[in-house]
Amino acid sequence: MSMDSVEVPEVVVLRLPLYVRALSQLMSESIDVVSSQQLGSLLQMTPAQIRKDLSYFGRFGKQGRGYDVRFLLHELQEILGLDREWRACLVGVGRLGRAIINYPGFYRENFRIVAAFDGDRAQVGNTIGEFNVQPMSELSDTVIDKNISIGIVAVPAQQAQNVIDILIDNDIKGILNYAPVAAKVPMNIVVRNIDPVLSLQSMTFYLREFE
Amino acid sequence: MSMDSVEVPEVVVLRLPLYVRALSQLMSESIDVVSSQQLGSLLQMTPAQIRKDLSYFGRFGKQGRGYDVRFLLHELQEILGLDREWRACLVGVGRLGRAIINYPGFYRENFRIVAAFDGDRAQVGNTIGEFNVQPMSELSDTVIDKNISIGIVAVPAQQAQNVIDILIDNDIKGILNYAPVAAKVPMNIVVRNIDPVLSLQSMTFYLREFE
DNA sequence: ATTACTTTGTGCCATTTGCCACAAAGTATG
DNA sequence: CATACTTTGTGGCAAATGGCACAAAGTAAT
Repeated sequence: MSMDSVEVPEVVVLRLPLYVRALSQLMSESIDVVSSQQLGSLLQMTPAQIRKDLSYFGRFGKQGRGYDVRFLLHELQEILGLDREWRACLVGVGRLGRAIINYPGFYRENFRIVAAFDGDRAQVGNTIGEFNVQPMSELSDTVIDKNISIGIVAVPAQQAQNVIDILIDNDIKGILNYAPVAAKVPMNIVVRNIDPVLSLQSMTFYLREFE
Repeated sequence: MSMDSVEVPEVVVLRLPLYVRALSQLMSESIDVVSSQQLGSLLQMTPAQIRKDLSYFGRFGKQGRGYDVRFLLHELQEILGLDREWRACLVGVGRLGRAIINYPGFYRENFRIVAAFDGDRAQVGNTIGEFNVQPMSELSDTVIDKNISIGIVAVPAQQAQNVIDILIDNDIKGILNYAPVAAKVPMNIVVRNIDPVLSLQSMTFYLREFE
């Protein structure tokens, strides 16, 4: 049975980047072979889960030995589409937006923010980092010109859905949403929410009992 | 069978803040009754899931009518421990740390950052926002003095585990981790990771096919 | 070569999670 | 008050997820 025929569960896809990160770490330490056991103890998960996850995509290991770090890393990067550059635009250049632009972590992992927009006329024209803040009216053309496929939303909650709709109208397929709203999007759009407040609010459920 | 005797699944706890947010939204719109149906369409989930989730904690609704918004909101806030103030300290006042301090979203939801630390001597003594950056050596005393229960980690990956260990040694029970590492912590510590790069890296798996 | 390890890939079962569907209980209307 | 709706709370099934445990295949050591 070909592996491609089985639908890969989303939970598995969500874990792959963890493996990529751990393998990068190992490579930087000049370790060239790793077992699912070792990887599991690094990532705090069972070896069986790692092997099962990987088995959705192929057979990458060697019995009695483990996985070749460089090889597995390359394979996973290819599977995830990380073997190329991804271009994103930022919408919203308030405090949060500026922090995102200046965050070097995206660039390091081949995600490029190549344009910044804001619906607020007062922001338009300002220079942030290396580029000018553009008005929303220019989004359409810029997305095409600069081949942008990801939109990063950093506007207040109230404007978020509207911005998301505009992004989708302009063929953006992935949205990294920093706004505290449950985005409504068609099924073929991928949304990832970044919401530290929600994280804290679920954390306190477990902290209550200590106090 | 009493409801308290059943262990509440973590997935359920993770969804409660979504309900809190939606209910707050409804309250601000002066809507005082809502059905699981309506709530579900707001949050893009099935009404049955919402009812099942709530049923872990009690019976809050009225048949034929729905839920009293103000009442359910209060109940959920109490369940999550959101009916009080939570104090947190920040470790790491680099670019990311400063953005976190200046982010008004925490304050708005009753999470107070009341101290900032940094392991880098050059940062110590600097003023950021309203307070001074303290050296790590003062963490122990400050956590007690200011009754801090949450640690926010915004240091580079390499130092993260060390910082987390120190926080735990000082009786911190919850960690909001912005560092790109899989934190190793004892079972009774609650960790929430904020990692936009991981989010993007799992997103691209689904974007590949479009290009 | 033989024996003792190590480790993968996966069949299979246990557990978790999601949700259908329905009785019970309320509301609305004539 | 009767009839037609609406909606909750939940039993119970279906689907998804996790991980045990083992055959197969490799390594290491004598």
